[in-house]
Amino acid sequence: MDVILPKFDSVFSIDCVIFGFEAGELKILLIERNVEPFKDWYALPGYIVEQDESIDEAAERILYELTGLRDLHMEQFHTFGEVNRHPQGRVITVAYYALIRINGQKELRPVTHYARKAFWHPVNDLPKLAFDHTEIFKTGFNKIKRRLNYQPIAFELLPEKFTLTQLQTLYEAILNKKLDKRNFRKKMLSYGFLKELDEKQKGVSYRAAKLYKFDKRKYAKIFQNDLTGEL
Amino acid sequence: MDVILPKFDSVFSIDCVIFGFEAGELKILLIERNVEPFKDWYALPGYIVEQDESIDEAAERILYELTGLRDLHMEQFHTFGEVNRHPQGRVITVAYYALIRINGQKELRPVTHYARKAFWHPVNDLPKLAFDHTEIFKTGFNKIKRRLNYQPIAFELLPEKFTLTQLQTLYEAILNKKLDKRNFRKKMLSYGFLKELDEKQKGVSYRAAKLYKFDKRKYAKIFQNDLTGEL
DNA sequence: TAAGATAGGTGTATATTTAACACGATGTTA
DNA sequence: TAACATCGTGTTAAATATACACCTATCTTA
Repeated sequence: MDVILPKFDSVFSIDCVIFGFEAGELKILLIERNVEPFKDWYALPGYIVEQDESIDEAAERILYELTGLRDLHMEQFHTFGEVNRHPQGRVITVAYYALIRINGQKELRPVTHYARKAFWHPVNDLPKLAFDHTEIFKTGFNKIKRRLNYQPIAFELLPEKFTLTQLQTLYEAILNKKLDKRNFRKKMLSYGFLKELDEKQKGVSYRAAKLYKFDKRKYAKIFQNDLTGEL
Repeated sequence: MDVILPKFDSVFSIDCVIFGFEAGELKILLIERNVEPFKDWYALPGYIVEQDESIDEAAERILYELTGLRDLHMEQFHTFGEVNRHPQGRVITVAYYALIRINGQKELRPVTHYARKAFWHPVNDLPKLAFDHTEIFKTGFNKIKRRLNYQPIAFELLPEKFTLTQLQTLYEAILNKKLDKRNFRKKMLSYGFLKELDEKQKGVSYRAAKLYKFDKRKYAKIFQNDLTGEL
C-alpha cells in the first residue's frame, strides 16, 4: 500500500481439505508426498500460488495437479499465518474445503511428481500429517460441522439419487451422533427441497427404499429471501 | 512445499474492519491515506505483513500504527486474493475484524505518516473507499450479523456497564430491524450471563435504568459443553 | 408543586418448533 | 413360506418464539 511495493521472500500457498463419503464413512483426500520436506509423509493436497492467478483459481489448479480432481466448488475457510509453519521459510497458507461425491470410476492420479499418489482416508483414523496439516484439517472439519446446521451441504457428498437413510447416515457421520429417524425425515422433507423420485434403490437384499434428489432450484426459490442462507 | 522455496514478488497485507458503537449508531474505523496510491482517500486501516511476525501479530501492529488503538481482540474473517486488487502489483490480503467500545478519552492518532488521520464513521453512510475496501467491509459486516445470532459479541461494543435498552438498540443497529422490548429482555436475561448491578444510569433526564454487566465467567460456564460456542 | 414528558419495566396467551418414542409393512433370501 | 432386514410412518409433551399494552418512576418546566 506504500508508493512502491516492497518485494518479499514470503511464499503463499493453498491447502485443500476435500471431504467425501463412502461405505458409510466420512473421508478426506490425502496425498503421499514425493519431495522434501516431509518426503513420504501423508499430507493435504497443497502447493504454491502463482502470481498471475487468484487464490480461488490456484486452489483449483493445485488440487487438480496433485490429485487429478477438477471442477469442484471449493471455499476458503481459514488462513494460517504463523511464522514457523514451514521448516524452510515463511509460508502463509489459505485453506480451502470442498465436499464431493467419491466416484469409484474417477481415478485419483497426481499430474505432478510432487505427489506420489492421492487417496481417500477415513477422518476418524487419520495418520500424522506433514506440516501443520492436522490442525488445518481439524479447523476445516469443525467448520463443516457447524455449517451443516444451516446449509444443505451434505447433498454434495451423496450420489445424485439417494435414500433418506443414506442422508441420515451421512449427517450422523459428520456430526458424530445418532439422530432420530422419524424426526430427521420429517424435518428434511419439511424443507421442501427434496424431490421424491418414482424410483427405488436397486441391488439391496431387503426392501428397497425410495430415492430422492436434492432440488437446487427449489432450494434457491425457498431461501431466496434469506440473505444469510440459513435454514 | 518444494525442496527450495521460490521467492515471490507477492505482497501480503492485512486490512482491519473495526466496529464501534456511539450515539446509537454503529460505526467503523477509517483512515485518511497520506500516500499513493489512493492518496487522500478514505480506507480501512491496513498495511503489509512483515516476514518475522504472524498474521495475527501483524494485524495488531498495523492497527496500532495507523490508528493508535491497541490490545483489541481481532479475528480474521476472509482472505482476498484476486489478481488485480492493487494497482501496483499482486497483493493478497487477510481481513480482520474486531468490535470495541468507542472511548472518547482515547485519542485516535496514527503513528506512521501513511495515515493522515483515523476516525469513526457510521456504517450506514460510508464514502467510497480505496482499493476493494468497500467489498471487504461488506463481507465483514455480514459476518458479524450472522455471528450475533449465536455469540455474545455485542457486549464488546458497549461500555462495561450498560442498560438493557442500550443493548437492544445495539442489536437493532447491527441487524437493522426493530426488536420487541419484552421478548428481547426475557431472552437476554434467560441466558443467565447478564449480571444485574446495584446501580442505575446517571445523568439522564428521565427515569434511570438499571445497569447490567456481561459476566464472562458465567458465560464460559454455561456454554462450556457447547463446543461450537453457539447459544 | 403539580402537570407533562419520557423512557423504564413488566406478563400472558398463542403459535411454532423440537424431542421422545415403537411397530406393522414390504421386499429379499434361503 | 418362514425368517430376516430395512422401510416408512404419527402422536404427545415440552420448550421456545411471537405478539401485544399499560402502569411506574424520574426528571423538567410552568
